Amino acid sequence: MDGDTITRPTLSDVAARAGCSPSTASLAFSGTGPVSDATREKVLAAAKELHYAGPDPRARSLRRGRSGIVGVVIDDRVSEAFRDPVNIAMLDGVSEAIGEIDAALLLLTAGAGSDKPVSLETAPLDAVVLFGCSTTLERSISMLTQRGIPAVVIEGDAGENVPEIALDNREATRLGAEHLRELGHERVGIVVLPLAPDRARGALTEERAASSAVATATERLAGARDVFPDAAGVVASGSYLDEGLIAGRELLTATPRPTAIIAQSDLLAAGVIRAAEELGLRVPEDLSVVGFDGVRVDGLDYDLTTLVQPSQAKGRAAGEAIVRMLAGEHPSSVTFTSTFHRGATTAPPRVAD
Amino acid sequence: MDGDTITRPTLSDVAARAGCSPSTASLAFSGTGPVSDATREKVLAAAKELHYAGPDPRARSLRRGRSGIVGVVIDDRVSEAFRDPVNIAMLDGVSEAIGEIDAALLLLTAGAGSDKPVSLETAPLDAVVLFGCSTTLERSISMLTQRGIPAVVIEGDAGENVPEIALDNREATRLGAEHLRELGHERVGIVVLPLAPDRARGALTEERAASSAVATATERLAGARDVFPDAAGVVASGSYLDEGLIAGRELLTATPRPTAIIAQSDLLAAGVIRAAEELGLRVPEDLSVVGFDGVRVDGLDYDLTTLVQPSQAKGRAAGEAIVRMLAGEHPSSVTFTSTFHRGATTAPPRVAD
DNA sequence: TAGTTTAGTCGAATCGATTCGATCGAATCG
DNA sequence: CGATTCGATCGAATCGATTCGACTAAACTA
Repeated sequence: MDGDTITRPTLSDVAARAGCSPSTASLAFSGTGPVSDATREKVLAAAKELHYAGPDPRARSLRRGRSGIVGVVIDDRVSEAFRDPVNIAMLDGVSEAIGEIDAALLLLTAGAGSDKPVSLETAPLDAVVLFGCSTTLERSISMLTQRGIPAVVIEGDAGENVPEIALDNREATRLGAEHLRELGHERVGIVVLPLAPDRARGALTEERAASSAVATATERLAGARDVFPDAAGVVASGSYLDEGLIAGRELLTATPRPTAIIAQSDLLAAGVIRAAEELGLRVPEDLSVVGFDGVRVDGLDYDLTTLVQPSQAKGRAAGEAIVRMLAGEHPSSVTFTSTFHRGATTAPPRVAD
Repeated sequence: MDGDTITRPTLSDVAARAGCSPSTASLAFSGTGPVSDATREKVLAAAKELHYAGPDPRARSLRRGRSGIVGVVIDDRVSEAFRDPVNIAMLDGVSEAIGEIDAALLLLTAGAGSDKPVSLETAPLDAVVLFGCSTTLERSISMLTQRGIPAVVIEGDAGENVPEIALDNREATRLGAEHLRELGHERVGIVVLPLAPDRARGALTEERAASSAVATATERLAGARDVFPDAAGVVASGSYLDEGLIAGRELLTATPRPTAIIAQSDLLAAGVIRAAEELGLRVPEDLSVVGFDGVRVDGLDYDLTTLVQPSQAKGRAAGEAIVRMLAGEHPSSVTFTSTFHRGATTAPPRVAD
């Protein structure tokens, strides 16, 4: 009404109108320091009249040295990363933990395509959570430490001073594999998560296994190989049901056919089961399937035998580590353990095959 | 090595070491303005020696008036909002569009719990996308306009100058309903998306329908009622398969049983189909089901008859609107249209029922 | 050769708030 | 009553970069 100027009012404007100095106005707004009730009200009234919406976050964050923003780096595009409930749960955990210091999450993609995650350099970040980003990880971390921005890595090879939120991938998978061996299985197939950022699909060769850049997949593979050293494997191009279907078809049409399949995620396992159904195989009578993650796969009728990992807790732990780092502490790495869930998708192999 | 001081180097430090003024150093870094190659190299060398990682985003954004951050407001917690692929697709669209101006996404939750979305006030945002946030919407928008931060609303009642990305919810649902009527259906049930931020589950009463705060649900409901004015309805507490299952059970155990169900989302539809299977009903012979969204529901064996909406495009459009607003333009609202997909979950009702 | 352009550099103001130390009046205390 | 606190307020420095106008020297035009 009273002359909308193009420029927004500043705290000084408010102070001028309230008849006090900017410093006092600042104190009145932030609640820090002693300010008389009369003055505070005058300032607030002036602010209302001028349609002043509170201090500019940019200026405030420059002065305070904090922006209240925590970055989350994923190396897919958004739609890919969030197809897996595990990632969503982790993100949720992070969000919850850092919400306690009123921070918000900045979603950053460090796609294989873009050479540098431009935003990592240019965003006003207080801290960063790296979601097991394979290749770009090293570069990202060195940049962050140079900037003095604390970082936490979830399942990835972190550097010296970077706390890591880890999972007992190898031991857990071994547990699942041993379960299969105890049931009597000998011919086992493995559906492997992507081993390289290019997400190439295809049979698992020694060469590919050796040059893997993704810790999670490698560790789970090692766990399976601990029990079944020469199990055949197929690498999927992502943790999706469709990929499990493709991989399952491939493994199940080989001769001799495996009697059990270890999938590195529940979504992959669900796909494998679908493939088995397609081929007229019954689960678990004709084929045992073990998954990983312990997520509810919508639409899967089976109670999946799997390794339940605490995804949300992992995210939460990452968030809490960040909160503590911002408070000046030096949290140490944490390793979470998965628990074996004996579902209805594993059984002894058929005697006469 | 050479004395790690606690404070990070600033551009002035670099300039001092390079033997030039801060202004020149700034030019050398940003690439703006004429700088001799010799000077540029000196500056870059000095930066490297001092482990200077580039200008501080906080200071830069204060001066430039831009932070490169676009907020996305969802009114659930992260894990809820991203269970529906539609939301993920939209987010992906936004992310893609604003990626072109090298902006990143800040995830903000305006949960029903927190009185004020604290981050909306305190985050350095250039613009905001509001994901059809029911109640908090008005307050959020007024706060943003006061701040001078441009906003775009996806499926929600935006204010005067706020562009809206809309969908033909009513017309599309009517199309689906008419399809059912043409097949001969008369007793139709509706599974309704949450009508209020409290996400209360239960039978659809006129009262609840009238006091709805969520545009999408209301519009789709109206479309169904255009064709079947007195169809029974059940309100779900979210767009999840489980909720569809619960709602489906309720609708399908009523007498007389409906011969068709219109679900307001594909996930709900999948749940309804599951409920039908539980009750020994065949789809589409005993029950026709129409969904909405056109997402692939993992694990659903049916080719769902549904209304396919361009989720990703909607997000993209929102992102593009933001880009244009940041460029000083005034993009107008856009309404997207859904296309009817005749799948295999609808058929004429059984003659003798 | 005088006059004009131009590339390169610099100084200083600016973005908008926060914060430390100083100040001043009033109230308290010995 | 003089000295000491304490509460309220203000001034000025600061956060770290960007940017505009000014200035210098070299190159070019007539």
